[in-house]
Amino acid sequence: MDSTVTIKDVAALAGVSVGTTSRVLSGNPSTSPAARERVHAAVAELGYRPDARARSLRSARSQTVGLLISDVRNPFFADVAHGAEQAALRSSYVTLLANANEDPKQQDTYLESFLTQRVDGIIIAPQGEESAHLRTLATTVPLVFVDRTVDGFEVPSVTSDNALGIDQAVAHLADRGHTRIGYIGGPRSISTGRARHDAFVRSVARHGLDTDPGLITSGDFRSASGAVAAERLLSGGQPPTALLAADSPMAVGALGALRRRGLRIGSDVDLVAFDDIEWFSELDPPLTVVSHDAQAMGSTAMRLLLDVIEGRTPESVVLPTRLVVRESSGGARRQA
Amino acid sequence: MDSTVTIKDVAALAGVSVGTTSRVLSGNPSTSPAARERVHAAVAELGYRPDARARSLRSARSQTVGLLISDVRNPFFADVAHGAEQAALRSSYVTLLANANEDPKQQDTYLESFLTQRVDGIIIAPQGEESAHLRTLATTVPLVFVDRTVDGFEVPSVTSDNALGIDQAVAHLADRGHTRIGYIGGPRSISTGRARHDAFVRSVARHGLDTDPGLITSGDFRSASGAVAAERLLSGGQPPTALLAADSPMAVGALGALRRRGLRIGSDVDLVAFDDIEWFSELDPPLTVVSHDAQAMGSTAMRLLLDVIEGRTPESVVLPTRLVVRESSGGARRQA
DNA sequence: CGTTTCCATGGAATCGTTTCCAAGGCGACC
DNA sequence: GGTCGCCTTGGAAACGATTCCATGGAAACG
Repeated sequence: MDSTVTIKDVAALAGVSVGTTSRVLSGNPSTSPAARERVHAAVAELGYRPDARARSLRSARSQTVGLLISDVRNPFFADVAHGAEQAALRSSYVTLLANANEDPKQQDTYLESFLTQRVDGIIIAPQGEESAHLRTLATTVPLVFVDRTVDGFEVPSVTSDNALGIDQAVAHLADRGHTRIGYIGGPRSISTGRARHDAFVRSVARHGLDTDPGLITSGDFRSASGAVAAERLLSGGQPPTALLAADSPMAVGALGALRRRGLRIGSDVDLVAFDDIEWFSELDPPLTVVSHDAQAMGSTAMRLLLDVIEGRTPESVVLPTRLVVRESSGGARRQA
Repeated sequence: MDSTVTIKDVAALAGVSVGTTSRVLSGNPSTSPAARERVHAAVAELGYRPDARARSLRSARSQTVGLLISDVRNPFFADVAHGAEQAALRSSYVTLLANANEDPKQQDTYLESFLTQRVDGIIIAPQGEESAHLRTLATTVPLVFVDRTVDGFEVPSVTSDNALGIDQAVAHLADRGHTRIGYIGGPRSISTGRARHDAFVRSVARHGLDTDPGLITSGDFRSASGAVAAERLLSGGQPPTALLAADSPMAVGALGALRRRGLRIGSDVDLVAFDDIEWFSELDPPLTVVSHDAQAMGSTAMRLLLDVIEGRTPESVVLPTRLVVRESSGGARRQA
């Protein structure tokens, strides 16, 4: 019932034309105080709510942005989404949140849907390598990458300083006397997977640690793959004395694998994760992490996107990382 | 560039009228094979994408539903959202996800925004008590409650069997010989907070356990409040030997509090949580939980909503819970 | 007092679709 | 062979807003 009230009904009740009503509602200065008053009274009485579809159809602005993330259930991306959404709200934009579910096909489905909804812009944490779809997208609508990038795109992005973060973790483990660090990386098809891997290789060499390629494994950024990778690293002839996981779900997987082997974390084996998650400090032992501010990443991405929408050409942003040492690499080491 | 292609351009290129083009695209059977072929060719050549706003403006169907949850960063709700979204996708609806952030004011902001977007329906995990806003909402647009309900609303809902779940947990702890169980509940302003509290009181009495009101505390469904509540329970003169938390973030908070007190979980004190979270089994010790299927809750809610949208009047659904015993209440108890 | 300027207003066009209506063409049936 | 009916089509109205354009009246200026 309520929702069938249109601007015509408001105009009729207020005794003015539709044009005048629209001007009053959009804050156009060419309106008399009398008209303003009567229109506002009519709006209140009828419970009128403008139709965003009609409005944006005519005005070519939908006040809507799309946010496409890899996996809502990954706490890191949930935080990113939260930050982006709050920033959008402050600029009175509505966020359409879509969940690619780490599946390039769903990613395309949602991008398609964003486009038919005529969003004013899109923030995306891209899946996999460059797709033709993404390519046409970039020329069609304002676009910003968040957390991940795709090579060859002139698109503003917000990322973490992966090289710094990995180096902080490696330096810390080297300080604790480790020479053989096992690395659990992400897929090479994702930019963060590549960046962190390359940083690890460089950092290990720089600190003069063991560069044995057998110390490097990779998973798919999900929990189960972390367990498999940890298992493989530890069952080698000369197992590492510390593990560095490239994201938090894989770190959790590795944690389980270590425990199942009966190893004590923080003394038998050190464990460090990239990504901080609220409850990591409640684990037993609390996990040492490379922390980066997911929420800030989201809000920054939204700021860049709004800049692009308004015609500016913002610079990409690289956010700093910070090492937070906890007990998983903070206790006394038990020497073999 | 791409996005300025309209149905007129397609019609012109295909050499047919706009009406015919529209009929072909919407699968109207009154079209000749020749017309179909030419229209589809033109669509492909121009990269045409229909404008969802114009379409829904005319057809009064937006193929869009709103999903308003309490907190995206709570893994339980992230799973609910995931389930709902996937179900919507299967019926080719788009989900607008909004995050009330456990704040009734933001809830209203988003509801307002859903309404101006003319969504076809809304799924909501309501905050706080009945608001006038919610009341008018229910008469305006198809509505479904998920996880939580509000008294006095004739609205279909999907909830967990809170009474069953709490009873499973209490029975399990009673079996293990506990007589004093500390309860960490949620706010009374939220239906799940009330239902679980009442179930706890009844269940404790039924099993002949200690009904000391000092054993009952409550938080706000967030982590920090769980720690505070656990602290208070344990610092009493006659502390409980087991703790039951009404949701997972509070359980995590309680876990931290127990550990800071130097208590061993599963032997000194048992801990059980309502809500299962993937990584609960990776904690040390793995947490005993009352498990309910958040994803099913989301997809069921979406099914109910689509039913309502299509004019049916579906029954509310109560999903079963299941006790999963792990080491936090599975080992040998250390008798005081 | 006449003319110009400005402000508020109403009416109409417009955005990109869907859908209704009228009509043309063609086969089929009597 | 004529009429009926079906199938397909084009044209136009409609959805609910914004915005352009023209107009009327009041204020200001000479």
